[in-house]
Amino acid sequence: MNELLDYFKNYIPISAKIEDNLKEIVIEKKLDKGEIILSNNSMKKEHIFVVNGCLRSFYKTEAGKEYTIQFAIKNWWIGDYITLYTDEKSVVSIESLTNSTVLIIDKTKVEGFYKKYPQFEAFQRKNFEKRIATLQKRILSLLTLTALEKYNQFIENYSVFERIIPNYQIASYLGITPQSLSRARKERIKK
Amino acid sequence: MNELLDYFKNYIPISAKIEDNLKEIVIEKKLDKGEIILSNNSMKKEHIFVVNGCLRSFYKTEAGKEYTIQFAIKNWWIGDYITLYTDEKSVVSIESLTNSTVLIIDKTKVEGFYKKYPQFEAFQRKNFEKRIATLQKRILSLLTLTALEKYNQFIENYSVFERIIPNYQIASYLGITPQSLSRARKERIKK
DNA sequence: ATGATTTATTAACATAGGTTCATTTTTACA
DNA sequence: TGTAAAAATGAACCTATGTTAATAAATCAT
Repeated sequence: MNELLDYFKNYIPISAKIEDNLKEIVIEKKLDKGEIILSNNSMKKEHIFVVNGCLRSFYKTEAGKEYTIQFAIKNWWIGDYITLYTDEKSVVSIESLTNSTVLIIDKTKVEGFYKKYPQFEAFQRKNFEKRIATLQKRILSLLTLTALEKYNQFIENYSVFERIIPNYQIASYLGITPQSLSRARKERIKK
Repeated sequence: MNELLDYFKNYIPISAKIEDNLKEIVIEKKLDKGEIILSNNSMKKEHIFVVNGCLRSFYKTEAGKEYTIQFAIKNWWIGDYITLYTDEKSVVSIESLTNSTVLIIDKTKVEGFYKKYPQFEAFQRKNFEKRIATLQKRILSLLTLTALEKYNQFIENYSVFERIIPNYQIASYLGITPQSLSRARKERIKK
């Protein structure tokens, strides 16, 4: 819980009242490695803040192929943004890649919070701007880059993840097979 | 200009004062078919509202290949969300696909507007939520779908565009070649 | 430490979609 | 309305990445 407060305090003043209010709407949860915290077909609308550990959101096709949408570590948010922000039911699952601790806040509670503390609207609007830019960049990468280029870019942008996340999961984020990632890694080493 | 007011009035009350203020910060511009309104390498940060006509934002590789990021018609917004929301310089251009009329608002003016009229923060926050869901869906499509599936989905989601936009531009949005789109279209007809 | 399980690599082959180039169809405009 | 330009299609060939299967390396649990 204090991790979330510290996180907010980096960006926005948190009064004692806000603090209390936050404590009322946040639920802490410990997750085991491999535990699914949100499964597809649910209508659960919640924001997840990572206190420690590492999680991923992913989409699984009928055929069983998995595509990672996002990874999240300490101080990151993760969620199913399609369920959260549309009326469509979830196609996404979220699992914990390690033992981890997360804070969960229900969407309606967050909305109440915006109403009560308008400064959070501005804060969130700015967050969303960054997220939109990030998503836009990923779309461009998916459109334009080869497997090798995608991997190089991933390493450059997300070096934090390189040691934590197994390569086959990175491959599933880049939209390539582990074998193809292996080829890319071999190419890289050459230089 | 009235188009923008009408657009806002669908979502949010617009007082005479807001109306006047909006008029001060908005610039109307007529564009010829083919005209570039924003070119890459610029640092111009502006939001574009389409009054009529059709525009597209796109990325052009060194090799000259073009990838369409977004199309926009009447009552849609378009912009370079990477330049707008990061400190990075633009890699994106925006061109008018038809003769068109647009309204341009500078980013700093928009930010002033949020400050002055906090109800726009909430409005924009909700817009951004929808945009995030849309971008997320596109990422999933790019990751998981074949050329044919992408085209089918495009037709389903954006039938408005089907008649307005030439196929080779649709291909550049889907990340495939016109030839490949042609193959997909042939497949479709079979059924 | 050691065997079991998971992850990564390698190789051989298959294929969707790219490339090149030619042809047809559509659109624009004089 | 006819002609030039732009867009769409088609065919032949090529290549990056997928697929399958085997092996090697790393990690985990007892």
